[in-house]
Amino acid sequence: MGKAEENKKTKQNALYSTAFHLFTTKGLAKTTISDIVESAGVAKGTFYLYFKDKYDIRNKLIAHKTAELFNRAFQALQSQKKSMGFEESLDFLIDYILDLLSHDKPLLIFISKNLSWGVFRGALSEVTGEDTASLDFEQSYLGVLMLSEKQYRDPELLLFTILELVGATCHSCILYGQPVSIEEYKPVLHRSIHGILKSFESAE
Amino acid sequence: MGKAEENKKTKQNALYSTAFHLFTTKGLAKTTISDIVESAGVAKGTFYLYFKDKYDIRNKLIAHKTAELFNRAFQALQSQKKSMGFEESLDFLIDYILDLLSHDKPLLIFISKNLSWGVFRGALSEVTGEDTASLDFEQSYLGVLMLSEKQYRDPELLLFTILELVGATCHSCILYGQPVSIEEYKPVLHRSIHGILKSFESAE
Amino acid sequence: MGKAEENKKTKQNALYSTAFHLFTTKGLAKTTISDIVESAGVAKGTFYLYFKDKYDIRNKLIAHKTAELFNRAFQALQSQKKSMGFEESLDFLIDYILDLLSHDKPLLIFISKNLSWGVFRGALSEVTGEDTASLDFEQSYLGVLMLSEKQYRDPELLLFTILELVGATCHSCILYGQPVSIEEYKPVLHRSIHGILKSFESAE
Amino acid sequence: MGKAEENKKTKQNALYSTAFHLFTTKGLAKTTISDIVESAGVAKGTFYLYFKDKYDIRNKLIAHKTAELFNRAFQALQSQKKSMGFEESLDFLIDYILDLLSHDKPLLIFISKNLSWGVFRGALSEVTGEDTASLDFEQSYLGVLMLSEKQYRDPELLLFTILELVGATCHSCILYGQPVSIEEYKPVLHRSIHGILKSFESAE
DNA sequence: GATGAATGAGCCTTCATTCAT
DNA sequence: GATGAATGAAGGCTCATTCAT
Repeated sequence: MGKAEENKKTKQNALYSTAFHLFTTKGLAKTTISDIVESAGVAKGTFYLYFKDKYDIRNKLIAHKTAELFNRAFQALQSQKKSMGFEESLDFLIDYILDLLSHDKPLLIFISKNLSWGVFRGALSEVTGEDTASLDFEQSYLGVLMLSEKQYRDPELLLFTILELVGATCHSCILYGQPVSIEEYKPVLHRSIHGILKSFESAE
Repeated sequence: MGKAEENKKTKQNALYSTAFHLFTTKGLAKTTISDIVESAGVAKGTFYLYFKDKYDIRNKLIAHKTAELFNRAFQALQSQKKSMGFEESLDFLIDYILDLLSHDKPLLIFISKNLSWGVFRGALSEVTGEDTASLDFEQSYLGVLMLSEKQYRDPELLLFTILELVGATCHSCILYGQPVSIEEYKPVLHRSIHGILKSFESAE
Repeated sequence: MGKAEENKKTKQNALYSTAFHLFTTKGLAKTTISDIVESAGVAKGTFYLYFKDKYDIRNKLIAHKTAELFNRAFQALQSQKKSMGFEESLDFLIDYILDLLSHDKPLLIFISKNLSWGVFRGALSEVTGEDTASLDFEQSYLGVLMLSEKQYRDPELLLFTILELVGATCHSCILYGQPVSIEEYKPVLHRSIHGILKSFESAE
Repeated sequence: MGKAEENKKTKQNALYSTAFHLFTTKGLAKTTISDIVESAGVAKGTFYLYFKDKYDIRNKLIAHKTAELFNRAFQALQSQKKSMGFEESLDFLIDYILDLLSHDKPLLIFISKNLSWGVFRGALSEVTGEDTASLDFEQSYLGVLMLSEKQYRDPELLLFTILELVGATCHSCILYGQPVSIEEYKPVLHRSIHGILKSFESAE
């Protein structure tokens, strides 16, 4: 990589990280492009060299951050020594993600405000497309699912139901401690998820 | 009510309804106060007679619309002829609300984008405070809960868990039909909720 | 007229006259809206209360200034004591306009850079429409034409030919003194026009 | 010419032709240097190797295009078999140029928006200076003039008067069809010019 | 209370120009 | 000579807010 090329990446990364910081601190609406470039230490015009507008850089950040989060969780699962069954693996993943998010509230705010099932799928595949080394989330999920001795109907709806429940409740508990803290809520959440799993079990 | 008093209410209501229409049509960020007053047919200064700014009128609208929604559901439940048990009542309420929302997507967008457990509680109590005729949601919920023969732990967490699940999933299914339509998802949702309920049952 | 109404007209006129001054001094391209409002002593937003952009105010100025110029010439003609025939009237009008323009080069630049037969007709009718007291140029021209004992073919093309010739040549002579001064060129121009008139005479 | 030299000329010509295309398509004001270099397929910095700015390349284009137009007309006149008198030659030249321009409206717009007697003389001499092969317009004109049996006063003013009339009227007729099409106007124009010629005839 | 003209801070965006490679 | 990333001044425009009427 030439010197110019390197410098280019540096500026881009500076924009990414300051934009993320500002979005999570002041919020998207109150963050201006002037803010971003000033913090990043580049000229205003430079921003427009790489991004169309504020929303463009936000979308690219969402895709990146979300994929990163899930990949870290799966990698942690795989590096576990002891072998776990399906429900145990699921609990592990959820706890792992909840822990990461509860220690990184800005990330939680940023992701959850902008995440829906649609962009979630889009985000992951987009990033996967760009970065071939990235983990295939779909495959990982199905891999974990097959650990189970039980059969489940509609695996996609099961995933959807769990993800939305986890996303919505943890948002409230972590950020606002409402109605209880995430630590208090965790056991309730796990029990709830097991209840949901049971409702998805198909008669053998 | 004097004529002046009446005129005052008229202007205020015009502002409320046009603001709601514009927020749900163009979005909060792209709606300006100029837009609102122009559509409402009042002068710019008049807006500031009743509201502090754009966010003030939005918050008041959320409170109003949310309370209205739940009250309509409970009233519908009460006007049911046949007597229903707890789980049946819950299913009824959820279906009723989902039906209302799936026929009023703007309302769904508006409410769900701005709703959290915190503002939900706040919203209801605030409106209750202003409008004494409004139904006490907490009481209604506990009333329904007592219909059950079973005992449940942590009734508040149970409500929270169910509300968040319903809110998050219906948002995705109704608005984007992702991953399936709301009609396809409904039975799954009910089964999931029953699974959750089971996980909250306390041994007697 | 209320105080507010009066103030409003004052601001608008300040914008018109400073815009005209700047357009004729620095040129349209190099005049910014900031320049205009600064010179006019009003806030930037005020400009946008009355005009869409730079080109809007320019178009309105052209219409106004052009109509004014022709009306002044015709009024001068009408206030002449001695009765004049057609060719004499035409010479009078042309000399009158040329004199006005040669003493007001900014106006000449402004009008001639932006004038074409199309906008000329449009400009006049537009202004006439707004200001019913304004003189009807078409009628005036035909009135003058009828003074003549001779018959002319295609009166509109005759007018067009003369106007374009006068416009183009006086532009060059007055502004650049090229190839000769307007005073030197005037007799040549009149002779040329009489030559053109002859070419339009219809038999009998 | 060396390979480097050739490459240099290639780039310059690419800049010329894309600039002309863009100026005539989008207009001078809306054409940016970025547009030009992008279409020309050269780097931004390269532009500044050959031209000072946008106006520099425009001026050079005007000179080039105008000289080319007149030279083509005179060459066409010279290659005519039959010998023509002065007025006939003049009619031929005018018709030839009008035909070229009415089939190349972009060129007409470009030239007429930027042409005046001053730059006309300048343009021709400048190009003549650079390109010794170019025809001497002044000589050509006088050559044609001498064909005439009649004597004319002020040959330069005669040329000026005719050129301005033709330029101004054809601009309106060709581009806007106002007040009539160029085909309808042509006979009127020729008659007018003959009228002008008559007014320039000097008593023998 | 109601009005709406006026404000002006501050945003987004463009683009001519430079200069290290 | 050629490049094109980086610059940052400068322009266009919006819009929440005020205040004299």
